[in-house]
Amino acid sequence: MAQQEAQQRRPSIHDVASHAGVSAATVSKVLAGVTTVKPENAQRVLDAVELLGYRVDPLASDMRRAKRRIIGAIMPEFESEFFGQMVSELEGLAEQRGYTLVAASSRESEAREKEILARMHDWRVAGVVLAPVRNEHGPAAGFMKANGMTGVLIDRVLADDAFDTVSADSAAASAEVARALVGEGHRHILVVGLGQQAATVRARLEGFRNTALELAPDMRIDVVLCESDVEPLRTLLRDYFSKREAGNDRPTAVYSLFLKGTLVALSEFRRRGWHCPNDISLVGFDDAEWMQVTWPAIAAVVQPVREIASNAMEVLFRRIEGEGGPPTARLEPCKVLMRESVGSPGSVPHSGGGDRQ
Amino acid sequence: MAQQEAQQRRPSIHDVASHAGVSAATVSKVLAGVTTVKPENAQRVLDAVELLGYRVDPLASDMRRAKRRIIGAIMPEFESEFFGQMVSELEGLAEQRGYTLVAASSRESEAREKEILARMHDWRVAGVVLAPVRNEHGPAAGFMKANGMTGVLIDRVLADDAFDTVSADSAAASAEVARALVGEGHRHILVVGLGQQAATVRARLEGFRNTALELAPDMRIDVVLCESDVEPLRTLLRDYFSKREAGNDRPTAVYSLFLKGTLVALSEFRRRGWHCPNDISLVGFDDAEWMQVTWPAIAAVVQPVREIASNAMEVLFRRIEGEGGPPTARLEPCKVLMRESVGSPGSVPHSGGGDRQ
DNA sequence: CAACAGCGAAAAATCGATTTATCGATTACA
DNA sequence: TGTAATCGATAAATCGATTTTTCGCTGTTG
Repeated sequence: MAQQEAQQRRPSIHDVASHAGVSAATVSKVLAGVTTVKPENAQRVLDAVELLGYRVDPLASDMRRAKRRIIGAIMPEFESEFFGQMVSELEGLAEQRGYTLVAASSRESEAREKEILARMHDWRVAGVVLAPVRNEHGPAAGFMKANGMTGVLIDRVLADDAFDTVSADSAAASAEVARALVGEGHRHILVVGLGQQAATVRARLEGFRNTALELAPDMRIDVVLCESDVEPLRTLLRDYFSKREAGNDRPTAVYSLFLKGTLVALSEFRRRGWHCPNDISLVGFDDAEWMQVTWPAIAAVVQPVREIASNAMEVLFRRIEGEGGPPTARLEPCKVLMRESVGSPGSVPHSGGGDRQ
Repeated sequence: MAQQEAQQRRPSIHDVASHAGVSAATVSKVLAGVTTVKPENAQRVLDAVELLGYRVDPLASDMRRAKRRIIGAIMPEFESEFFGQMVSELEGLAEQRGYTLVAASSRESEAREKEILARMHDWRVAGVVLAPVRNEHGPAAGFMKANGMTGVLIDRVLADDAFDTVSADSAAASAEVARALVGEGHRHILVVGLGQQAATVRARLEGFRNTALELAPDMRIDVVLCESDVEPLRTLLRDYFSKREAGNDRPTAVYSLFLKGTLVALSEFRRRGWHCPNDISLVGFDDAEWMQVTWPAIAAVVQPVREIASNAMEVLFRRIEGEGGPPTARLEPCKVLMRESVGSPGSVPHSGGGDRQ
């Protein structure tokens, strides 16, 4: 008996108008803060709004404008801490500006990425924050350009000739990792990467290689790149270590260029009974909460999620408001956390190849 | 010079109509699949749609209906694998039905939860999937009821008198954990929980306690509940173990009722130099990818994310379509993965209290 | 042959706001 | 005093669809 109000229609601007004894246009103006309204009428409108519990319908409100107050966000996935935090940040920033964020996951598929983008275009979103599956030259960016959409690219990009980009400074972070590993005395390092994500991962690899070879010309760098998914990488790594172990020339450290690679490497170490950092050192690009809790804590490159998100939104809204000029390419500095998984090679004798299982 | 088409307005239904030489109403009918249109005209409409690349504006399309084809999703956070997967699943399911999912994070705040809900009400969403911060009796659910909103509650709920609920069967899973630990010979177990999330966590605790005591009446169960956040828990755990260690009566196993508790427990073990399962066994509620990669792999209760998501959407859409009847309360079975962090107590002598740091 | 039923499509109303054009009343100025 | 400018507010157009109503035409029937 207490829900008599539950089913009834929500009040519209006309209901407020008639309650206040003015026209709908006047109500709209009061709510928009236009000052050419007689104070007395303004007060009556405000009272009616209060009385009826009126709230503007954002959908109807957005009808008339070409760009609606909606921001689209497209991420390759939602399951990881990185993109989870990213969406969370973006949502907050959009909300602060009175915008609604619609987030969708491309599930690492470029085809889906484009479909989602088309749907966001249908919604006439004011702008899009796109974390491309591969890099800035994907079909989605082309679609955005062809349709005159406003957007900013983040994460797996370096620079684009049509859109602003914001990403972590992968090269600089990798250089710092190189300095640290060289400093510990490592001269044979395996780098694990995912080939598909071209731009960024290449920067991570080159940043590492350049600095490592500069500091230690005798450095030996092996690279295991996995083109497509993670599962093949597991096999690649297994084979890689099996071969080296026989020849007794396996690396003393592993630098993984992406989170799942770190997991796979760790898993392979465990299978072989190797412990960090005694048997091998490990550094991973991308931090995760669990890394400081494992035995040992895993050293990691921390991406500045908050900075990337806020700069992306900043530049996006400037474009939405019509700012011109050539596209910008921001690189945000990462932090490198050298945890216990990194030590000097051979500081403790290898625990011996603990076979499989 | 290739972007001449970029800036021009998108075609509306009237553009299609004039191109096809029919009225807008006819276009609408053809697109809606109404059969009372002359085949010839239908074809001309379809041709015009193709030619102009016309796509329905979902915002304008939704204007007329009371319930818009939008589903709201409110999660306590986006950063964890669980809620990340959940959002991903929900988004896919909504899309399948031609709905758009708008997701927002309440950031573990009931006040924010209600604000978001009010904003979703402003959007006239057709339905809401709400994972409440605390439980089904929060202010958000009250708001939904008072405003006649359609919704389904998930995760931290057991049953509600106004809304359908879908959640993991915490009690059954805890019972299974109890059986396993008792089976391994544990007779002194610490349960770590978060008090605030009343309903579910209580079910997890009771499910565990009942079964454990039933199977082993001499079982000793300690409980460390943390009311608010995670950080205090760290201190509580430290004090707990310090006290027991002195008296030499510390538990042989820990069962954490939520993910962050597992992390904190693990971290505390590490601080003390304890290893699982030799020094202490560990099982956590909620699985994570990293748990099968650590040394040792952490035993965990896996929540059926996919099932919860699809059942939640299923029941939500039934309500949206007007189905009546009393609210339902579904419990989806969990899977318990007993990994290496669980063993028999005292199977290997304790490695001695490795002090702090 | 007038009245009627049926069909297909156009015209008009609607959703809930914003924005532009219009209007009446008052004030200012020549 | 007559015309113009100003002010505040209302009516009407608009956004892009859907849905209801109306309408014209054809064919049937009494």
